[in-house]
Amino acid sequence: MTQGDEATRTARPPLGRRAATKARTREALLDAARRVFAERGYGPASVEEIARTAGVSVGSVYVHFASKEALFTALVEAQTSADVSAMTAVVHDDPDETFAALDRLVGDIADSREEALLDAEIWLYAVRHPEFADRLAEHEVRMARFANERLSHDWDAMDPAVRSAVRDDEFVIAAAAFFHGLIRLRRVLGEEAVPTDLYSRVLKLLLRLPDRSTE
Amino acid sequence: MTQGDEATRTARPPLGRRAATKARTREALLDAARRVFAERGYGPASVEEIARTAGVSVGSVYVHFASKEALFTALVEAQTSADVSAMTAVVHDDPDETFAALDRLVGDIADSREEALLDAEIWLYAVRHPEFADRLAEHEVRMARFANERLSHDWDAMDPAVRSAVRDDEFVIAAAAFFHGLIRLRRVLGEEAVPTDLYSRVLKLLLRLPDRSTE
DNA sequence: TGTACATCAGTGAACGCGCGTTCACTGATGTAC
DNA sequence: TGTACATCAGTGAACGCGCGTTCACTGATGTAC
Repeated sequence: MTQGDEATRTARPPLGRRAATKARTREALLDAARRVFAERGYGPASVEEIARTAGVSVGSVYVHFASKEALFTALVEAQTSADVSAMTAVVHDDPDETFAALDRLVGDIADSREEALLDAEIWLYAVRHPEFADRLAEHEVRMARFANERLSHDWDAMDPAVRSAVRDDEFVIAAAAFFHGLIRLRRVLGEEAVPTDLYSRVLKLLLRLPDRSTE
Repeated sequence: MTQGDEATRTARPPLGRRAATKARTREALLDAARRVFAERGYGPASVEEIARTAGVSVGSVYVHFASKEALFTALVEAQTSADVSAMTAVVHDDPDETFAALDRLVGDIADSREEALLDAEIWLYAVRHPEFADRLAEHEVRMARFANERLSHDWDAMDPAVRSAVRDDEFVIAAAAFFHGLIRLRRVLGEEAVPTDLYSRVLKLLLRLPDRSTE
């Protein structure tokens, strides 16, 4: 509608009204699926509720996705690429800024019901569907490798006591595990008991880096 | 049957055959519920499958539990008291033995589909049912407090660099988070990528304790 | 010990209900001339 | 630009199915005398 009808009178239309509204509906469905799958869980989530939330009819869901399961896996696809974006956005030149951004990420995910629930729902689905687990594993490995590349710069200069206890790739695993675990605990115990900056404080302590965040 | 019928002819029977078989059926149902809820998830798990797995009829489930939900919460009750037992069994006088036992616990839970899945399922249920979340929070706090009591002995003698970065109760939270996170990652990435002794190695590194486990 | 009655754990068919999926249909958009 | 036809995103009633729960019933166990 507002996408400049006049300017597109040349050649073939940039998308066509039909394709554009179709794409919009697809996004609305994925958005609704994110909310409903998170709130209800994969099994109890109903296609009818997803359609209603998206403002379309049930039949429309099946125009875009072959089945409820295909909708879920498409959502996971979208979610994992959003994870990658969030990850790359965290990295700064200044390590202190990176740590602060990581703390914020812990808080953002833990404090968003939707994100935290969907995270767990995806993990459960993967463990229950081995063919799907490989895709999640690949994603985790890709994230870990990305973090590892950022780390390797400084790893050689790291305190020998640290390097003799854990390898750099093991450190990345540990950091990822701590990340997920903190989110999990924060949702149960609350904001006061599990402060988000505990993440960077523990990592810095582990790496024997000075904590300059409170100065 | 083999519980000594002759010996119990005095006074009132120690349980009575009826009460004894009833208790046995209840246990069988909880056991079946553990398996089915873990494998399917709370929503998709069917009462019919739980009854079949336990070797009884559907109607029998409702003799013991008011509803599917009541069966689930009774299972969680049983599971959390099992957690407490596992926790207390981990503690040894020798810290190295305690660390080794913790590593084994990480491996046991992560490598048992049932335990790992049920763990996540309980967390999800708690986040989705706030009135239930309080009970899980209490349980986590109790576990943390127990760990904290064990730790406080040595905390005063801890490296000042450690004590200035995290309080003892925060350390317990971090250790618990790392525990849950490692289990989660190990199920996705596999045994080789996430060795169980990474848990104790990181904790020792964090506490600046010497690693004597490989000597 | 033996008999008559009471209790109650366990049964399974039946119920009402909500689910995922299908499909004949509609009408706005796209295309050909 | 205008008209006739084709396409296809979106609709919603209808389907078959499996679910949680109920309830009249059974028979072994418990109790009273």
